[in-house]
Amino acid sequence: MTSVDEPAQTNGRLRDAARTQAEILDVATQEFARAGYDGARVDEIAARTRTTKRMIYYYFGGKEQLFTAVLERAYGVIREAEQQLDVEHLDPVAAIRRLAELTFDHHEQHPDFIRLVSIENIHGAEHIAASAKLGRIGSPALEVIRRILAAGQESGLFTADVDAVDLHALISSFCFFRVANRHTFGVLFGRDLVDPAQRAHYRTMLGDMVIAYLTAERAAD
Amino acid sequence: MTSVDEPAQTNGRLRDAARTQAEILDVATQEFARAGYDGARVDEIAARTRTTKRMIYYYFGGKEQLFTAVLERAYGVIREAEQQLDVEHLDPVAAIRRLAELTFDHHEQHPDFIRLVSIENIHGAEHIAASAKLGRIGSPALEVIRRILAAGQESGLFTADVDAVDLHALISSFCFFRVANRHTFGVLFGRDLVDPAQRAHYRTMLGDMVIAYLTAERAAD
DNA sequence: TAGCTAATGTACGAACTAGTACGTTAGCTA
DNA sequence: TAGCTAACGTACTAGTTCGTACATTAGCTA
Repeated sequence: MTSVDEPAQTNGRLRDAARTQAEILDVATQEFARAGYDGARVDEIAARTRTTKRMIYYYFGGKEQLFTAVLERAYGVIREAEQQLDVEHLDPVAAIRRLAELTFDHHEQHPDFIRLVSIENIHGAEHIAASAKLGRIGSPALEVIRRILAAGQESGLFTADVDAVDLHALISSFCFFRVANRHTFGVLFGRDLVDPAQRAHYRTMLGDMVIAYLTAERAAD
Repeated sequence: MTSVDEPAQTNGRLRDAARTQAEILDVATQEFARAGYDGARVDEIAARTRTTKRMIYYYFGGKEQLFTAVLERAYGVIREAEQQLDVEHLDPVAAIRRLAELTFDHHEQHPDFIRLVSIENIHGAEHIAASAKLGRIGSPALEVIRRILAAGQESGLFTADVDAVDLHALISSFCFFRVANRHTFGVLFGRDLVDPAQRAHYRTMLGDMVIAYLTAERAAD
């Protein structure tokens, strides 16, 4: 982290539109994730930036658009990470397990993103619905799942008729819940789902669950 | 619904502390679930009640305590419903499937509760942590799971060493995710997880997943 | 039925908060 | 290097929002 006291010089320039915007987005991401949309304070975001509130309105237009920009960038980061997925050289069972593990790691490493998604759902997903960048964007992981499932079904390892979107939802559910509901679950059940000592346990549990589901004998519909 | 125009007479009395408090809690539950803690407006809650804002402060003390009271009542309703669980007359496999299905139904039927839990997690579960009624309260469903698991493991139907709290988390994950993230998931993947036409499909999927996990051959740790 | 208190209503204030009007300057370009 | 404009800062406002001081009364009880 760079000190905030010294003049705004990171690139040797005092004025740098790109840097200012990025810095606003960084701080806004933290603030929205911390307090929710309505709990977040524009003044607080500005104060924790090397620029002023004026610039937030200059570059983003308002609180609502700033939140949308934060979501767009957050989803962009996730997309990029998912595009690095490299599991298709493995056999289908190992590939799915690996993909589930990477999804697990990924959720754990981005709690702010999880919080933003929770917050956006409280608001009916109105921001991403209105965003040109985010409407029906899908997920790169989904394509990977689709291909692995096809291979697994082809080879007879997986029982037929498991849909890629459904499997994605199933894997995401556990990863998301563990991080998103960590606090209430911890208070109610006295167990921290994100306890590092339990990490390997839950990671294995997720993989076991997914593989068991995909490879179980299933009665015909 | 009773009309709000007529004088506040539901029990033949104009003044009824219990009724006034219950009405405030009803409306507050809706308002907090709708807009989140910070998005909720005390004036709005008062306006949609047959009483005034003064009464909210008279009975609950403030917005924060009102939210805590809303959570306490919401968790109470859930507890009561879970105490009605009657699945232990079934064999372990059928019992767990039935329990998963009831959990599924239950989440679907209480979207406001799901939203309140999401909101409380955004705020680090500080309200339920401070509540005398809710600290480490657990869940009646957990005891049921514990007993079914024991029976299933005893009879050899279930592979050993699945913890009740973990299984509860696994089942809840999917049920919770489906309702809580309905909006963002719908926009991103073009699929409504709470679409009534898909209900039976997802309900079965959850049961299949849980049973597959519990009955799969598992390598020793 | 007199009197008391829990229950209720009205009106207001202090603090906060998103957003803006207006003025200034860094640094590129001709 | 003169001038122009994107980038930036200051100071303020209008509206909102939680909370409360003060006044009133329903309805129980002695």
